[in-house]
Amino acid sequence: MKSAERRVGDSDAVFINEAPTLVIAADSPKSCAMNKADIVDILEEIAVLLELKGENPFKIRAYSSGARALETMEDDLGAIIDAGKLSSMRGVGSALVEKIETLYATGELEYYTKLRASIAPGLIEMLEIPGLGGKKVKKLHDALSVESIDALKSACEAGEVAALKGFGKKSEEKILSGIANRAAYAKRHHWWTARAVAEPIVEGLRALPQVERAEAAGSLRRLRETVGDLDFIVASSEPQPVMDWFVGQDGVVEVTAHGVTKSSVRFESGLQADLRVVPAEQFAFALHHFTGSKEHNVAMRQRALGKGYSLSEWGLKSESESESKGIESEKALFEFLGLAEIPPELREGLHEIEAAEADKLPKLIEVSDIRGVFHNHTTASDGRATIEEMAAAAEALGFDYLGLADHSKASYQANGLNDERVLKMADTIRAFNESGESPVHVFSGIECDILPDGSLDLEDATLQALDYAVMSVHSSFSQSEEEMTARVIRAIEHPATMMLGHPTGRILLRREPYKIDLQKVIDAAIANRVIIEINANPHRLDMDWRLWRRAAERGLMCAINPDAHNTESLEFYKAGVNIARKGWLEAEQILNTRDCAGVAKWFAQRQ
DNA sequence: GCCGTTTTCGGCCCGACTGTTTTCAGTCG
Repeated sequence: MKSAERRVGDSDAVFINEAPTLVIAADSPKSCAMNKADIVDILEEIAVLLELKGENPFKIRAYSSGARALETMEDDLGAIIDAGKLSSMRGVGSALVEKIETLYATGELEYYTKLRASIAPGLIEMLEIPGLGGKKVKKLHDALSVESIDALKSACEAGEVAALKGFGKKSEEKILSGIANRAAYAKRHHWWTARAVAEPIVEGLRALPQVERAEAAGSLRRLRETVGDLDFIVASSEPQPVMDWFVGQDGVVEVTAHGVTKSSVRFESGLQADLRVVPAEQFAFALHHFTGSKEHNVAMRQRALGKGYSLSEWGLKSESESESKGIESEKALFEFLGLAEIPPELREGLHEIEAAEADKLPKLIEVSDIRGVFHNHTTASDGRATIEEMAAAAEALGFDYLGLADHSKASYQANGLNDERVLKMADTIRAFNESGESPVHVFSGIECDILPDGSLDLEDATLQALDYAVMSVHSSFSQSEEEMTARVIRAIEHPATMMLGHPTGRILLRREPYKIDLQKVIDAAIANRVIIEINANPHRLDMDWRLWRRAAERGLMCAINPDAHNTESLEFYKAGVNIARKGWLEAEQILNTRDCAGVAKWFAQRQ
């Protein structure tokens, strides 16, 4: 159990920082000084701080499990507190009730403040070094008085750590390399690049004669926009050669574990990969467990318990039996629990189990549903390929049509087009279509800048001469939330606006979203029949999947837009399909699933 | 710190792996 900080290294928690600015509904009509998520973080941090203090491990666990109980609670926290029902929650006793209620009402907690002040922040940072947990950090602090990573590094270099009881030369070396690689190890990786590493590994595993089944699990399988590390699950009765192959792969720079059932390696990029080999009869359980998410697994275990079974990565056992139920596949596992099979990308603990129980899971969009894509660039602005080359690439992908939307003039750095050039480009595209040289129909569009005041970068007459227009923000990112929201809504209300491009401007792992009230933006888009794109560039994936389910239910239309600047990146539309799937979207909610005539009709009539 | 109820202290999830041990502690998931 580690802290909120530590959780950043865990599989998924980091997304807390990467999600767009959301308007979080107050937990209660009553005064709420701190919301549930922040309280959960504090309880988890208390657990780590206690660990560093050398407290009773069970007390530490009590804070962790209290945090987890709160996190997975579905009811409104304020309502539970008002009803005096907090103490009836499993894992929350009188001490935690008092602390949670104090935090909720005042946003402060003296116990926490004092605890935090009593521990050097450097000690918490040390927990990020692989192999160091609370006990070892405490020992290092007690014995060597180190209070920072720099001091720890010096102590290692002086050989003081190896001399400590319980540590040795190898521990010292491991700490030093952990410090050296800390930044790379902490890093998450875009799904697209992680998949490129994972695919050949899965293929390599499957090609081994000892391997019966092999799958990638974890956040990669759940199609998260970024991935912490790779998890592979293999079914085999002869694990050793599989392990040996895994740790001996090309590109492995470090083997951090090499056991009979589990091995871990690290690649040059810092990406870590774990392999677990299990007997065939455990495969479905292990695959399900290590696919996660944690929240999904918690809910699944609860459901199993309700039916008298305990579910784990090892199997599904009733209290009376010592043997696990024989379950061949995840599908069979879900069926046994009375559920329709839940696709991995929906396993986020967002009520997918209730939907599966009621047989109301969505019929998710498939890559093969996509007939074409919008919002792509050519050499007219900052793209690398011509109209002809882009159309040929679209044809190779099996598309019926292609939307080209180069930048407008305010994007000076991107060689944006002024009105005259836009109209000329539209003529060129018309001539291209009429030439009959490509079976792919090209729609002429524009990615028009939304200027800081919400006006558009091109003349109305210019916009009207095109098939469609995508409006995007490319400047003045630091406006206040009110300004940015008003700016984008003004653009949405313009009659020429057909689509809104990358609505938060985020660059995953690099740039935070700009401040904007997306709920208001979504409302305006629905009211004005404006499509919001899923910008399918693997570094953007914007609008975020967390917002799509509810927005689409309310009538928001989606377009999957690769924002391709060369022929290869047209393929990004597949990453966009992933995000649409994570957002519970079905084919009819996505413009790209329509045929050419259907798209033309939408552009003309918005229906 | 939580839980149970053989109602008030004694147990609390666990398996794999590593490194430092010589039978185990700490970390990780």
